Amino acid sequence: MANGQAEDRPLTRIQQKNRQTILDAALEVFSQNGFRGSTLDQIAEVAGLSKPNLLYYFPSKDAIHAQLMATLLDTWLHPLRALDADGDPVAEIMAYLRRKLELSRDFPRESRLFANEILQGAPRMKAALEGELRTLVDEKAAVLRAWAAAGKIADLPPHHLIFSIWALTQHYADFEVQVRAVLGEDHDPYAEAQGFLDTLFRKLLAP
Amino acid sequence: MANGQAEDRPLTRIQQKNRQTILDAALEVFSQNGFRGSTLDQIAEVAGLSKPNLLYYFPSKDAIHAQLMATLLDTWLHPLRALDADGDPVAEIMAYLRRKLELSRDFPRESRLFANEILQGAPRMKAALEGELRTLVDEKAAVLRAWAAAGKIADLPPHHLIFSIWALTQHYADFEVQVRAVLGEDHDPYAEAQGFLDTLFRKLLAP
DNA sequence: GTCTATACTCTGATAGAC
DNA sequence: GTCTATCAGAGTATAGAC
Repeated sequence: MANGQAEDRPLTRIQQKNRQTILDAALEVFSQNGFRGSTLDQIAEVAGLSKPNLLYYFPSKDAIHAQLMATLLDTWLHPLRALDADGDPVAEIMAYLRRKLELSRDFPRESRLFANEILQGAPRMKAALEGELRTLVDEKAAVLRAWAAAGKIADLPPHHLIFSIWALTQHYADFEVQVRAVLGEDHDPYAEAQGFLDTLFRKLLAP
Repeated sequence: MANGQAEDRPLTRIQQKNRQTILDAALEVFSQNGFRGSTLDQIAEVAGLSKPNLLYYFPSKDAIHAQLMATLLDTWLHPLRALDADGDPVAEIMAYLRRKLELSRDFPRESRLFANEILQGAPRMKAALEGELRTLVDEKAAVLRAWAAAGKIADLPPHHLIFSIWALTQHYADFEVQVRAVLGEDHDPYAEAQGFLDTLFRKLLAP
């Protein structure tokens, strides 16, 4: 083994800090250029480290990206996991919508990293999409279906209802350049989106 | 000048056919990997031509991409241009929605090429977004605002209403891998989306 | 018009001094 | 732990034979 982190010894504080710096720089670069379009030189420059030093902390470009992917899916699914079958139907869905929009606003780079991966055919995440993601969505879709059957919300195809929340919230992060180009300077896209999407889903969900 | 197409002489039929073959292959490759992530080797292989032969028809990788971008924006804006201020408000918006969804279904590669460009910060299209696109959207937003003022449709922020149509329809092309992973084999995403989005916008637009 | 060969640059990764 | 130097391979583009 050429370096410390490949062994089981715990990382020193400086190692942890540098690994975090690298991952943050990699998030910046990968989220804008995709995996193939990004270079170690770019990541090294953003991180303020030399290229060989990057490869002291991670064995390869692939390993850096894999580490980002591993934490990404969890971050991404967390808001949906929190949807509570025992809560008030409309309130639960509206809360999920709000959490997703906040995720777009506060973590746009993560959103774009995810979008890049999916756009490119999800080569490093397909298994997780067909496994973990699908299982979770099916589970929550069943909850939505039960709420509709009980007359608590409108009767809509639950999977597409979930897709619509994803599409509408992630759009503001992934297409941010376009949104800002169209709206100009004097707008607060996320504040406006919150009001608009609130109205949209209240109308949509009304039985 | 090293080759014919840089001069003003009209292209021969074989030249036009080869240029089209190359552009189609480039669309396939660029839409999946982005500009930096794509290579001339990949495009040449998909096109069934040698790499130097590619560069006989186009002066550079950049030129191929630029040609695709030039036609893309027009294709992309066409459905919105067709929104008629003198037509029936709800019918016009629903027709626009349908045209956009058909565009996603029939031209998913174009949708992903566009998404890649925007995700990467629109380095080759920013001017067009702030110019041509913004002008068109502002014009149609005024139409929507007038319809709302006349009580023909619900009073909603027109720009965000347009964004929602973009987000919801393009999602099915750009995130197709995820949609299929979640839905599994026994679904027709676009057929279902058409019904769902139809319901969604009828509810939303009702005054 | 199309191909082979090749020039030159960029990129991921390693060696080895300090 | 971090750096300079460097290698091997991939990538864009060109030269020149046919």
